[in-house]
Amino acid sequence: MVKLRDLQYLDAVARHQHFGRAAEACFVSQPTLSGQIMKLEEQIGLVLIERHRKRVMLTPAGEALIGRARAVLRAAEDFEDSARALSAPLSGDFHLGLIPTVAPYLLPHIMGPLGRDLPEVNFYLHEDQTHVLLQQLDDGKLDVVILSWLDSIENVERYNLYREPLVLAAPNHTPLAKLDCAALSDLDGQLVLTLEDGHCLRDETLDYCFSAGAKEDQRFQATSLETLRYMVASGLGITLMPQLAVRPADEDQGLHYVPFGTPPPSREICLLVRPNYSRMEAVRAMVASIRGAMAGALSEAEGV
Amino acid sequence: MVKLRDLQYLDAVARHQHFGRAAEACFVSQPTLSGQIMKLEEQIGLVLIERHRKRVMLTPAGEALIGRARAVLRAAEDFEDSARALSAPLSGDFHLGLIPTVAPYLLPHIMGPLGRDLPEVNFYLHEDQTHVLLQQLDDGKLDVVILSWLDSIENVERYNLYREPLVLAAPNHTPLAKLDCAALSDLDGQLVLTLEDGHCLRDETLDYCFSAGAKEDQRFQATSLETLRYMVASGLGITLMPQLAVRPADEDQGLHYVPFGTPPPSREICLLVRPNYSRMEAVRAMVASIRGAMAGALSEAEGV
DNA sequence: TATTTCAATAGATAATTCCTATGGTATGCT
DNA sequence: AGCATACCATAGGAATTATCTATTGAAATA
Repeated sequence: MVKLRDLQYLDAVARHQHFGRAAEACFVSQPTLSGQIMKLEEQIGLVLIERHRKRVMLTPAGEALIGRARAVLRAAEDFEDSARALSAPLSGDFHLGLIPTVAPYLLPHIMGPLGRDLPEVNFYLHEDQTHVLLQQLDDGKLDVVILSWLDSIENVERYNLYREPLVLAAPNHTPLAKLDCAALSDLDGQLVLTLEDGHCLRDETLDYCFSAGAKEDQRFQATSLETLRYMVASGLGITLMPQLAVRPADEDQGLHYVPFGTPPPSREICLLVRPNYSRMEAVRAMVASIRGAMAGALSEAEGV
Repeated sequence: MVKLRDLQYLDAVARHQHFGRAAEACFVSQPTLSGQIMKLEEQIGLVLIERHRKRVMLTPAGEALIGRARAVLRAAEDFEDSARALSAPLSGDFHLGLIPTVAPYLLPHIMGPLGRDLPEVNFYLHEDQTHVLLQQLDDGKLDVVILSWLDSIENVERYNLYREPLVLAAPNHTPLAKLDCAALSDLDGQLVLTLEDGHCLRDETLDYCFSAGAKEDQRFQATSLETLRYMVASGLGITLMPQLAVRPADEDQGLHYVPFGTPPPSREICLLVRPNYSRMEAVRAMVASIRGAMAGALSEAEGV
């Protein structure tokens, strides 16, 4: 039977397209890796790697097998993760992915409680857009993802963390900024500024505003909520802000936030893991910790 | 990282609940297996096996991990199968499962062509009921399953082989046996004999006959189509026979077969494999071979 | 108490993996 | 051309690991 070691070597060569660097990545010498790869090729009776001077690459047979080789490695890691989770459920490394419109506003609230409730866990934070995070979750590069729920997401286990209202952000001098409480009809005819394509908040914002008869200003698209704030403050148009991103201090910068009447537009922020993920005990602890932290944080924010 | 060898040993111990027999099954000595298991336990920091005098069994941690260990082994086998399939697509061992109401009537038609079209393949034949076959397919014990399609089956790749009409089987002396061509209405009030519970043909037969107003004779249930034939021949009632099981010679035994008018009741015999099964080239060759064989066989049978 | 059963231990052997040093062959530069 | 470079393959020996046989030890059984 093939050895896991061999499959790791194969994976490394496929990844680096270079025997020397692959060997380095595996912490073995180049001849060792070369030899084992050759032995593997001999064992299964197939040449897996095309050796060229300038770079090595997989043969068609290699391409056909690399996915299955990685599946074996994934399964083995899964076994080891499970074992670790059993012997020390609330410890180890966690790679946590968050979308850009959540990360900077949520993390300050939860990193403290998470560090307190799961002191033996090391959190590695990754920020990217929804589709990238979901891919990485599926690939096993991420353990946990926090994002705004979309009905199109499938094949994940979902834990709702909190429902976050969206708030109207308008330039100070406009009539909208004078409202105590905004309604859908107030948006009719307004020019909406949003994030660039790929952000789920963009879609959520446009969905709501279009339904009110607002139009998008397609000349400007922000790359982050922070730049979007400046664009609104400079009087170019309005936008919707997630509750947690509301900063009362922006008032001085020419930006006013107006909550919507009930029911406000909102998004469901949730935590996702792969089905059958091996470290559910730690995940449940994370969910509990975050929910606890956010129960306080959101009601405070609403009070402002 | 854990070694596949260790996981094989663990699997063997879990399976045999006995170190000595597990070692034998792995073709190693008992101390070797004991030692490796202990090393594995030490490596992952968990006791996996409860050593009792009378029998050994898994600890809760072992129970939690054995499934993932087997998943790793399955993935590794999958890799090796794929490799074999690439180097010699149409060779190797195939474990083929068939339901009892198909196997004895289909195999005579297809074993010849299969042996001719895939001369390098060794076929191992397994006969069992649908739910057992599907479980074994999923477990990797079977490579290919041939059965009568049910809409409730999922998570498989399906290839229709042929649609097999069901034929009315009635005792010679009854008025039904005089018909050239049966209709649904002819079954009204008849007493139907069927196979015992668990056979899909039982459900298909009862579905059709009940819709015609027939009733089941629950006093007798046959364990095979052959015993069912005798029960009908002895005049206890009628039944539906798959076309391929029809034997004109039974006429002498007091059994008459009457085809139904169009559209006749029928079942779809299909071949199933796991999604992403590694040896699809051989499977496609099998499907082509069987379809070729059955195209002839069924039209002949209908002519009778 | 004697016997049986079965996993663990000890010590030796075999197999394997790995390392360093070196070789061979394209590629690229002058 | 000719030299230098990059890089994978080969060789031979060292270290690690898996495995074996023989034996021990501890519980269950008679």
